[in-house]
Amino acid sequence: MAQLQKSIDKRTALLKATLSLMNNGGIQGASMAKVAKIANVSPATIYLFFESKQDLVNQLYLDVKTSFAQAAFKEYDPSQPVKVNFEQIWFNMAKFKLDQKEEASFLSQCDNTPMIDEVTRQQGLQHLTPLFDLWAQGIQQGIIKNMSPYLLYAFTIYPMDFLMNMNCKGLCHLDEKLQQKAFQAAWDSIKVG
Amino acid sequence: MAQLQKSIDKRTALLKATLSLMNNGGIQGASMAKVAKIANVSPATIYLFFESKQDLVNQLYLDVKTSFAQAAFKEYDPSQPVKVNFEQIWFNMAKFKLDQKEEASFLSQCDNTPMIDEVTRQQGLQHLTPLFDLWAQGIQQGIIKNMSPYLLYAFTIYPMDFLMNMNCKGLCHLDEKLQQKAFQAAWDSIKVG
DNA sequence: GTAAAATTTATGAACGTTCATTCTTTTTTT
DNA sequence: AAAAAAAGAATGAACGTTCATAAATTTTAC
Repeated sequence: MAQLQKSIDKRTALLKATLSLMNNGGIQGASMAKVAKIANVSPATIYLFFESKQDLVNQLYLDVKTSFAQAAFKEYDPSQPVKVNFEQIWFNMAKFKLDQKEEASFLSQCDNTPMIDEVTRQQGLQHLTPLFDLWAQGIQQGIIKNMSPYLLYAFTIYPMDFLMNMNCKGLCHLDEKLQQKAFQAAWDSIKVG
Repeated sequence: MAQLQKSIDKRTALLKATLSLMNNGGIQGASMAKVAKIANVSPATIYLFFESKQDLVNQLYLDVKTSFAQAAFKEYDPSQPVKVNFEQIWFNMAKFKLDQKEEASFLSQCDNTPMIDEVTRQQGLQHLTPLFDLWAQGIQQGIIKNMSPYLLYAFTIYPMDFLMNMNCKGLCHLDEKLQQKAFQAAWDSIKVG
């Protein structure tokens, strides 16, 4: 039992090391040797948990995406009106991206480069289906413009990645007030009327 | 004179090779050996034009960003109203991203990863100052919400990168009609009233 | 105008490193 | 003592870069 826990801890340490290294120097900055050293493990040990570097990165992507989705849909209450739910999810996502900067910036790095398998990327996307369902509901109720989820995502969620990146670089301070303005912009872009 | 042209051609071929390789496999996919082979040149020759791989990528970034800016501000007429100009610029950018897919996807890759020097990135950003000026004008006239350029960019320009990526993957067909919808969303997110 | 010399331009091979991965051995656990 | 887990050293391949030379071009000399 303690053995299992030690395994889990090692896997976690490896993922965390990869995350940190990739944020600083991209995928080329995360060599297996460095990952192993930071996780206090031999390079060979990585291969007890991951079958290749690609597999390591893919699994990290899925893990992070999963925890992002969990954060996004926290306190999500389907009985509430569409806009309330959307606002809840939007601010949940914003909070995640601000609190877990490394995770968020890793995801945005992955989503714009050909370093994740297309299959894995699709798997990650599926965690967001509740949001897509919510949008469909909003469209049906005539509250949200009749647009493809791609457009809705592009104009409400994706902009957060840019703001988060600017925030990380110290170019744009994402305080409460700015978040409110940003949400207003997001909502205005897709609301009807 | 013909010698100078040959030099320019070689430089161009090297940049083009790098662009193509990086789009397929990221920066790790663009090894100097492969770049040289595709440009029909010896690896050593690259170093007659670029002092390092980093320099090669930086110069490519600046070159592409420059031609993007040129496309963006084509037929830009400062005597026209703010919204007309903004619409012109927006569709110019959309056209560039659709016509020059490799260039566009390279830029979006660079803007989300730590592979370009921060200095170089700032240089690239400066090409967009006419747009920032236009926004300032719009805010002054009470047409555009009083927001930082970062927010305005995040909700009007940045979403295009996402749509372009989806379009490239065949997941979202960016025809005339969808472009119109997208522009409407962009404008709605920042317009006053 | 032409041939030799000088200079520029480009090369392919080779450099030392570092890479992802594997293999053999040692340590730890059962 | 047997089995499982982890280690470190070693693998060949690939990396970015350099270097001594070869090809191509320009300059010089007649």
